[in-house]
Amino acid sequence: MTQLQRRKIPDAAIARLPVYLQILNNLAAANVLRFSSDELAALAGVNAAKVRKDLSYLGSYGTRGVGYEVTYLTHQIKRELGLMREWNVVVVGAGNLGCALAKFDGFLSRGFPVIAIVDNDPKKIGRTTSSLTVGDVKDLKSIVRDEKISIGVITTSAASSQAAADALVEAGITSILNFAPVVLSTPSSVSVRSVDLGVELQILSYFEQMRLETGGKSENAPQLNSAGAR
Amino acid sequence: MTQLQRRKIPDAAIARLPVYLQILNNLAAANVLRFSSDELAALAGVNAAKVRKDLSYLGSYGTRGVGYEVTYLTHQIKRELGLMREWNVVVVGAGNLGCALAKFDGFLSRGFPVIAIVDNDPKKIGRTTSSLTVGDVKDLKSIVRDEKISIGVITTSAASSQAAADALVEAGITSILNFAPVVLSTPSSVSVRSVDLGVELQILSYFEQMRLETGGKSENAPQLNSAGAR
DNA sequence: AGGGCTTAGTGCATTAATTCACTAAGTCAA
DNA sequence: TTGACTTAGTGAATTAATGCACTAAGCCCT
Repeated sequence: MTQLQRRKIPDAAIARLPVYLQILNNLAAANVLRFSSDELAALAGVNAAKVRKDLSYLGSYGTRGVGYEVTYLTHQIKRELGLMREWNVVVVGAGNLGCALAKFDGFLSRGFPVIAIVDNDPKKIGRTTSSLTVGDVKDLKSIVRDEKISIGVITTSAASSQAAADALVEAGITSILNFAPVVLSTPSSVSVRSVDLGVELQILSYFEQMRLETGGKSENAPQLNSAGAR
Repeated sequence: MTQLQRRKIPDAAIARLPVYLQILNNLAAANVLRFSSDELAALAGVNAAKVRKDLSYLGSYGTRGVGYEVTYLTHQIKRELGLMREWNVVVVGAGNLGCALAKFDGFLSRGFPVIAIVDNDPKKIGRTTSSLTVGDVKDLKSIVRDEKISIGVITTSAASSQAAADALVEAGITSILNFAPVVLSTPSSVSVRSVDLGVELQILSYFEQMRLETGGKSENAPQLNSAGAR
């Protein structure tokens, strides 16, 4: 393999790496030094061969007969995912969800500090929520530039979400996490991941319905989301 | 095909049906009566053949040369997903995210009213948030029974999430939406979907990193999450 | 030093998902 | 009524993902 080019990791594997990483953090906290693919597989709820294959995309970082080192592999996964640094985040939409996410510990603790929050509603602009003052979406461009923001999170209403996306793109953002139940249209150079909480419940509804109809005999497919961004 | 048995719809297709449904709602709101697979494909950002195949799993509800009827197909998708009725929801964990979700319009409007919210922290129990009083997680069983709750949403800390899941299962819940960054262990008869917001950002981070390394030349795979629940 | 044991890495078969490209079935205009 | 046109439905090819089962390496005990 030519050295320079980055390995092409399958989307499905990319989506699992953060899960492995989370588990490695827990192992480290429990002072575990080493683990085998079997152990990680059990903790992640997947097949051991899949763990080995996923990790092999990073390189050959295990030791046969022994396993993988927690700290070393943690480092490698973080490197691959681009987590050796922090990525600043701006939240667009200062409603319930937006404010909750701005305070949300799970962003900061994983290296994604929410640096700014903006809205287009004059009634919300200027309010303060957890040490952040709601800015004007019109100022997005300068905020993104001045605060070196890399990722935009859209928590507006469905109706405003496309405008929010347009504003983010215009401001130079190339990674968007969208919570509005809308398929955004953006240039192909921008990565978009959409989390539609309604969709999640509707999928559960399908299986619940199934269970009622079949009297609970239905088997459950494994839950796995693929990576990839549009 | 024997009539009684429910069609087996691929996970990937199940995950797309709610997206189509959302778009159909928008079309209906715009007084559109009919649409072709090409049109829906464009709106959903997918391939037209995929749309036709996905819809064909529901039955043969289109008309060749014409397309599909918005209201009729809406009905069929809702029937298939089990959305002809409401499913009551309980939120476990009355922190920022839990309270925001309890108020969140996107749940109620899609047929998933949040009927109760519980916590294990005495300081939070008894507080009121948007017409709901925080209950005690110890009372989960009776709450689930009395309020006919079908779905549990976990918004606790990572540390408490497994206990929350156990409590939900113990209370008879068979569908769980988990926001804690933990791989829950539950009986196989329970459907679990996990939404880890940190993971979503970490996936974006990967592509952002990639873009930096390759000078923006990287192509983007389409974002698609499969259904399925564990 | 050697043999048995453990476990990573991987080629290959299998399964799932996607997409192509064709066929069937309808509309509409003349 | 016929022929041109549109579009759903689907068999089959392709691509992606998974998981088995084997091989290669390293450790440890005697």
